[in-house]
Amino acid sequence: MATIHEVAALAEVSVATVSRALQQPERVSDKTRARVLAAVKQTGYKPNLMAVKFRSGKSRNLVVLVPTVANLFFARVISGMQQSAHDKGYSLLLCNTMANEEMEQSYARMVHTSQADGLIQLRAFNPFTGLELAADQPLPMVNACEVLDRIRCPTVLLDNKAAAYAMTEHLLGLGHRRIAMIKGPPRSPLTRDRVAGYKEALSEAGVDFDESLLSPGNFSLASGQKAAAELMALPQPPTAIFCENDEMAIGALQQLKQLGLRVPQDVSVAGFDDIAFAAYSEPPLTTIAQPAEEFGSTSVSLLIDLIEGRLGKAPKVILPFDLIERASTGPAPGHLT
Amino acid sequence: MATIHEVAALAEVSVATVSRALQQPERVSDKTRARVLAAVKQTGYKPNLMAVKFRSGKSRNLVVLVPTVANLFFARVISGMQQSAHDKGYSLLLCNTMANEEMEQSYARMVHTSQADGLIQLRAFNPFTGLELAADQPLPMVNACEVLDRIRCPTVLLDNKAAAYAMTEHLLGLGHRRIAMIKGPPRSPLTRDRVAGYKEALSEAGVDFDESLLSPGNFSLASGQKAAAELMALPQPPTAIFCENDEMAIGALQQLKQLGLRVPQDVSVAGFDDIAFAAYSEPPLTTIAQPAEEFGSTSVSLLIDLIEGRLGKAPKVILPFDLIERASTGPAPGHLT
DNA sequence: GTGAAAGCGCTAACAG
DNA sequence: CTGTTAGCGCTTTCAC
Repeated sequence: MATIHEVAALAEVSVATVSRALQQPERVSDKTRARVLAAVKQTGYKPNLMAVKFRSGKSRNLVVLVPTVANLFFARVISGMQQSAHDKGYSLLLCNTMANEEMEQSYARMVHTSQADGLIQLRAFNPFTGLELAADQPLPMVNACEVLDRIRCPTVLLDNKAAAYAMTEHLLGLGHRRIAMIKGPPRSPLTRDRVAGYKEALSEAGVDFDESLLSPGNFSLASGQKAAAELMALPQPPTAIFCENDEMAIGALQQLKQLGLRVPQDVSVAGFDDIAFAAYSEPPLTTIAQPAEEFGSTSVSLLIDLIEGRLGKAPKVILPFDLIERASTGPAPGHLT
Repeated sequence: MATIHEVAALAEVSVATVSRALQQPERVSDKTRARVLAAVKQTGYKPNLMAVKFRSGKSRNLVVLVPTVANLFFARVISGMQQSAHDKGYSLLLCNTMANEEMEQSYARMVHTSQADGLIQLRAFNPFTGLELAADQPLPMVNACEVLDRIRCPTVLLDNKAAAYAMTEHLLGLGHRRIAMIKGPPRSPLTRDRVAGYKEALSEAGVDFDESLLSPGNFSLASGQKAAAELMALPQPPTAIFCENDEMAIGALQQLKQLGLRVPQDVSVAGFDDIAFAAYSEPPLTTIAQPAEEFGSTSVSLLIDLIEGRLGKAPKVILPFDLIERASTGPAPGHLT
């Protein structure tokens, strides 16, 4: 691999001139520049960006901590990140954490060892926990999608409470009174906010909240199926099931089919995220659409602004949602519309 | 950020000793090591890995070119890569290429600018095309999943021909004679191999090949739906549809439902990949399971072996498939089993 | 407009 | 066992 020295030797100039000819062409005479460029071409010189990064102290790498890439919502988020990062000259170091804290911490360490300039965390956990550091200065981190509550770092999130409120209201409007919710993991702020929106809508409609209609899930198809089975085995089963993501809703749909129940005639089902499969389930799923790619691009933008010192105090960006009505929700049994 | 010099000063030793105490502890006296470690702790010293990488000439980064992360099969492949790379001390630089050649070339350049040691390409395109280089020496690249034909680099693939043959045979065994295939993009070696397996099975069963039963798709849900509509509009529609991935199969299922056709009583449908949704479609999908994570881990292993010079001539690893029978395929109409 | 030289943080000879 | 020194490839003063 040719170095700048070989180019300099061939062009009969100093290495400084080669560097300048490449970085600030206007600061070099036309003639010299031409000679340098010719030498670059002849030697096939490619600057060693590792050396550049080392010297500049900027890696232009961003670590991305994603709970699981095998989730279509996150996949879209990553897609948005990648696009935005590439446009801005940054690369993404991807870590599929499987919600493993050690793994997250291991990757967070890359920021402290100068391998990355910052980090985006898509989960409600501070990966810098335990890595003793200057607690005074802001961490080069952006939290998105599923966010930590009390951390002073830029955040990109949905108004989950409002979204859950909207969906619950939609179901109430169809005459449903026993509305179950298949939740995400306990202690997740995301779940907490959505449950809050659900309860608020219920309460405003004068419907009593029933703890037994709150079923735990883990965002997988299987967990949705299992939760649906348990809900329908209740003495007073729900007439509508609101799931915290589309995967669980699709799992629930299959369970209902197995139980011989029709959707939406017997039970309505709603999801969250609007993944591609939501429009292709049987029946197509009513869900909350999230601007997934925008989550990605916004968090990358914020992180780069933060790194490059263009950010004042940690902003909190709220992205819009959209309730998509499809065929999986309908009037409650016996309800006249 | 503390440097090795500050640690050396505090411990009252040379920087070389600090480096040794950290890298080869046995080559330093217990007493000195203890002093160094104490100084490391006190200063909060973290080695600048950018400097290390620069000096060693090894980035320990691998570029991954994936056509789209928003595809559950690829997501699983990436997951396998990540795990394997992390275990071996490498990081993944992810690029969601959207099959954009310029994007792929732009990332491939990272290998030549010392930002990455090698590259894994999941598509049948050589990203080093056009980047003039020492054509004699092997490229630090591994090709997996959808692979290039005549390139002398390590390859990980499925025996696509055999898999398609197996599925076609399965359908033939159920009495189907008009078996359609929803393909991937034209000119894809992957599609070519699968079509070959399909044709061979047909031919061995004495069934004439009908060009009109070969419908083009692009691996998306929508393309499967569209292709199914076209196939069923044929003068002699198929009684079975074999799709090149599960997404297209699920799209086809929806179209058949809309046409009022029952699966599998009227039409059988088969997929490929065995993504999580395949078991949750209505009806659950018969498909070919691929060891996706293994594709990822194997390609990372091969690439690292190649980079570290442990690989002889470019191996070709064939991974096994498994035909999963579910409810979407059944006896051809009028066929006695 | 160009060159000489210093230095980013680290490791690896080579001495001692 | 430890210190001195050189240098990885590049950019950036500071002179000229």
